[in-house]
Amino acid sequence: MTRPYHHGDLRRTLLAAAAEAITEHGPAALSLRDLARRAGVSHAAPAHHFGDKAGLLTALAAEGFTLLADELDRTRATGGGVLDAGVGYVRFAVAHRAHFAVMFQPELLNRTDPELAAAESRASAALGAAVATLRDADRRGADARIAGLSAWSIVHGFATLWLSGALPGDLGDDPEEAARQVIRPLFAAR
Amino acid sequence: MTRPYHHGDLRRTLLAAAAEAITEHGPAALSLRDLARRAGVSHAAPAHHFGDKAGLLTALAAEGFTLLADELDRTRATGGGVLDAGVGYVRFAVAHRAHFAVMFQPELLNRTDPELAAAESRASAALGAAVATLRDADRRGADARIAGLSAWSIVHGFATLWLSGALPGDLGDDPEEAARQVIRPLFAAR
DNA sequence: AGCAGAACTTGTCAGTGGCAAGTTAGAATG
DNA sequence: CATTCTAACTTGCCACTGACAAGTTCTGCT
Repeated sequence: MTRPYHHGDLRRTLLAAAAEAITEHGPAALSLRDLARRAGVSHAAPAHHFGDKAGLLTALAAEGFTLLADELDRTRATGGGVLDAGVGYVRFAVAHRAHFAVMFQPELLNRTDPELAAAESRASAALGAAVATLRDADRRGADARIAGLSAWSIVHGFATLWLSGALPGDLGDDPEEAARQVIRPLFAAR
Repeated sequence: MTRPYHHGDLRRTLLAAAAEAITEHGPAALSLRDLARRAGVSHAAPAHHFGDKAGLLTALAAEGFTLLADELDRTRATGGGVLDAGVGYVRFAVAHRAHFAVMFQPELLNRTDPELAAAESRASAALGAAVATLRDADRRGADARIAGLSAWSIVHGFATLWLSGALPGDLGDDPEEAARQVIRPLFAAR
């Protein structure tokens, strides 16, 4: 018995294969035909599920925003503060670097996709909730909106730099621990 | 008289065209053949100057690091502090978004290129000098190395998010002003 | 003057994304 | 159970791309 005509779970399989390929060689090197080969289907099969390459990457990005929201909700559910949320952001980026690599590159995505927009706003809400924690803990009158953007920036920047390998090697090889140290100065009252 | 056989300034022309194309459509959509057409040369001409696509992007990244170092040196020369250096970082990213888009994507580059390494370390030194300013102003015992990474992270994160269009629209349309507000909390003694 | 090498061209190949048209399987409906 | 409808997939094709090989034209140096 060879492969059945219907794969049965092609969409998920392709997304997983894409994540793996991107993790190894970056989004630019991604080939739909290569994914199809890995999944054992014809070269045109991916188009059926995703329309085109941007469609596949958009689905991956949406999945990424959902995973990020999950991560942030989880740290909040376990009573973590902003600092923990920040570390969670970095943990997500490192654990799902393929998703992360695609989420903030609008040129690669279908910006109008409703699923992407939904996932994005879910993640945004989770981020907002984490920032609300900050506002409670530190009432010294700083604009909450700005404070949230500061937190997002430092965490996003650290994750990006870590993944790009630009950070100095003496930081060690534990991204979460390093992130905690680098992020802390933003929140520590001095 | 038609075009001379020798273009005369092809290398620079190609880099400029590449920057323009990337600014408009991102690095993924870049085509060497399209650049060649825009420059009025044959499709194989770019390979002569850059070897391959990664070579061209590497040259662009190196140019970017040099421009960044210039920018940072400039703010330092005019007596700016860390905050100004941070704003300068953002100014560079926005003014040269194509360079910036390529500089931190190792998969697209020849990591072994000596010119790239040289430009990178020049920028790194300029960044270090800016951070040294911070250490003088704020001697409350924070690890200088960590403080530098915090500053780099927040600035890099802001620039990345701004360029990706992920930041909320109510921040206004002046990236430097917005950056100053978002970065300030890291440095302001509270 | 002549020559070495740099700058560029022409030709070609395998690989890619996207489209159109066909085929198969499975699910719903009678 | 037979029919039909549609989603899931295939085959075939085209224009385009990056890379390489081999040839041509120009420039600078001796």
